Amino acid sequence: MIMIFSGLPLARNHFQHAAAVTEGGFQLTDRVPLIDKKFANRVDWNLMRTFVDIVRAGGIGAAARQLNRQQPSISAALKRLEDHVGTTLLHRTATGVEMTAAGKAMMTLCEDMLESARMMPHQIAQATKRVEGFVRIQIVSGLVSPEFDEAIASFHRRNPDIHIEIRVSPWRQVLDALEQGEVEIGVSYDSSVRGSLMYEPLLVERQQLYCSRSSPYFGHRVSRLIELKDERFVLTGEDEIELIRNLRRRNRLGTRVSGLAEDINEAQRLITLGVGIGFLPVLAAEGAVARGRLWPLLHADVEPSYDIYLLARTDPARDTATQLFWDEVFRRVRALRMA
Amino acid sequence: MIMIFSGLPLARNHFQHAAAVTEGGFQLTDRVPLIDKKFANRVDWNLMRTFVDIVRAGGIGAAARQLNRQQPSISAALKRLEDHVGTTLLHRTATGVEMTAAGKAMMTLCEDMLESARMMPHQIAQATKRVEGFVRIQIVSGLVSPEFDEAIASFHRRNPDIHIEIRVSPWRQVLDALEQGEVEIGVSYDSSVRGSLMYEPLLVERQQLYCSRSSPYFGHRVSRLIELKDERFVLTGEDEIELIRNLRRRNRLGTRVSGLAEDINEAQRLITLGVGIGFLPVLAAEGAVARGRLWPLLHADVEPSYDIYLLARTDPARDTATQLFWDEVFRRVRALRMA
DNA sequence: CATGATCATAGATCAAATCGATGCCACCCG
DNA sequence: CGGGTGGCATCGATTTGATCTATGATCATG
Repeated sequence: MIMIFSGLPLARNHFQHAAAVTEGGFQLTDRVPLIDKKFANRVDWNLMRTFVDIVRAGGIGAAARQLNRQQPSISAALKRLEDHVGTTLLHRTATGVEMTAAGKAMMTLCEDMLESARMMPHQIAQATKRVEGFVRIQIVSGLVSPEFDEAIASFHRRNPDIHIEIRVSPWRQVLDALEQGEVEIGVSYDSSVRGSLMYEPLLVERQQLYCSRSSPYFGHRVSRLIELKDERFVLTGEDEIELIRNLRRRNRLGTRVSGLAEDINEAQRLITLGVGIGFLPVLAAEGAVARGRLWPLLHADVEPSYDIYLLARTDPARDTATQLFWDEVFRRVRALRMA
Repeated sequence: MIMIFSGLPLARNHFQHAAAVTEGGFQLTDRVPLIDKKFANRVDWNLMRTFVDIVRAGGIGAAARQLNRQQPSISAALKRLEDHVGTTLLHRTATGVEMTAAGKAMMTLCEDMLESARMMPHQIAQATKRVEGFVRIQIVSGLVSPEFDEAIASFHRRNPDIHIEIRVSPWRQVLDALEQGEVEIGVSYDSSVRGSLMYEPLLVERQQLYCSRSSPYFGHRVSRLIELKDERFVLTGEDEIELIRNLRRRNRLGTRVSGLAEDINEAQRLITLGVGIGFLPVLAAEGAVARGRLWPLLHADVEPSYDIYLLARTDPARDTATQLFWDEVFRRVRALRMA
């Protein structure tokens, strides 16, 4: 056991009960935290990075291979960390390691540290010189997100030399373009979760079934969708998400297709012009509804809703421009979600 | 430059050169960063702790003394860090060091890391065992803060074995008790800034001048305070803050003192009973106003307002109970301020 | 029961941070 | 102005301590 007295130990007598957890030390526990005051000043911070690597790799040996070290090296590192902390962080099993409760707590803090470390080159680049580069963004059409717009504006203000390119496409193509490296950032719906992509929920989009002013339904709510099965429909083709497709199928809507447009704005135009009824995102149609050119047929509480994500490749080595952009949007979205 | 392509235009060639540019990505170089992919994986994270120490100490030599190392050691460490980053972080002057723009960016990130590291022992204690201990809190009277209340409730839920003690006193005594180690946490106004304490703005308190139902002013607004100079006054003695005192003096209020109570609640009782008029925090008086027992004499936009702070000693080695409590309140206040 | 994982331990090795001495520069003051 | 002072950088020697190799223990799996 190692005891370190620094400063004025006795003066704090009164507080000894207040530090009960750490004080437990002197009775011979099996393992004793080396220190607790000034913990952060004495530990080797690199151990925390290693800790994350171990957990992410799922085992000590696995981590060793990824890091091009030998297994005992990592094993020893973990032990050093645990000695400093005074607790077992990972249970060693025959199949790898699993986190203890303490390990989980440690993990989130270590991940915070990693995130800070990862941001350094980018933040410094931003602080030092004007960052140049490209950010290519591919989004689904009809997207309405003031936060995202503001993020772009603010990002451009701070980094006027970064080219921003926005493409619009059906949602599947957004995902494909991302995976194939054609763009760095995506904003889209996704029906599943692709391992190669990072998903950050951006907003919840809702859709509504709209008809034009010329429709006999204008001004009326429809309670049973199936009533509309013989109506002419405007579809969004590839851009239609499963949720809507299933809803349509269940109610036999859209058997008579009178219009088709991949782009939500064009679909909206067709619906407004009375070509047929069709689904649109609520926020996208808002303006037209307010001007009395579209009418929502469903009750608000049955509007199908789904998540729209901010997307990027999981590629840990993103270029600075992309990283800064992601961070800009991320910060705003997170701050918003707090409220 | 911002480019927007609508629809699904242009094929590969456009993006090919875009890719080329991005490859070049991080080339903003008077000095070449050793690596920037995987920056976080290659740097010695301890350098970041050292960096904070240097900045906080105000110089390389100063930091060396604090850390019980030799000056060249620290100097070399800083150089290593700057080499990895690829930029000068600190300008060496004859009087110490000063941060460059990049250094400032680095500093905030490094401080984040330090904060995470500091939290580790406490978070782990919380995760592992039930934390025992004491948190003694001293606050000013008449404080209304749902966030603070919720923080206490939630804190107690998570740490049922920590004793919580709350004392009430005039604001000066809150500060004194803190500095003398009689309590760990304070909530109070302060007219200056004491170096030994940490200040986290908790809320903005406003005060109003109230009269009772029996006052001839009840139901009327007073536009010129001096009209009231002959009114009987209820004072809060030591607990009165400078702002209010000056306001009173300027308008010769309170020359006829008919009541005195250090505690806001008691002062409010006296005012309500018609002993005199007097200043009270708006939120504290809210209930009595709603029940028609008090009447605010001032227009809302001239209500004097001031900050109430969450306070603790700057002591870096707080015990776990205190640290967790501080963190609980801190998180809530910060989250709230985001919105 | 053997095989192939996993992780732990021990002693040797080697890299790198630290040290101590020295030199340079800017500033201050007599 | 010129010597002192306090700041930091540079250099080679030293020592610390993390990593490596080799080996052993334990546990899943076929």
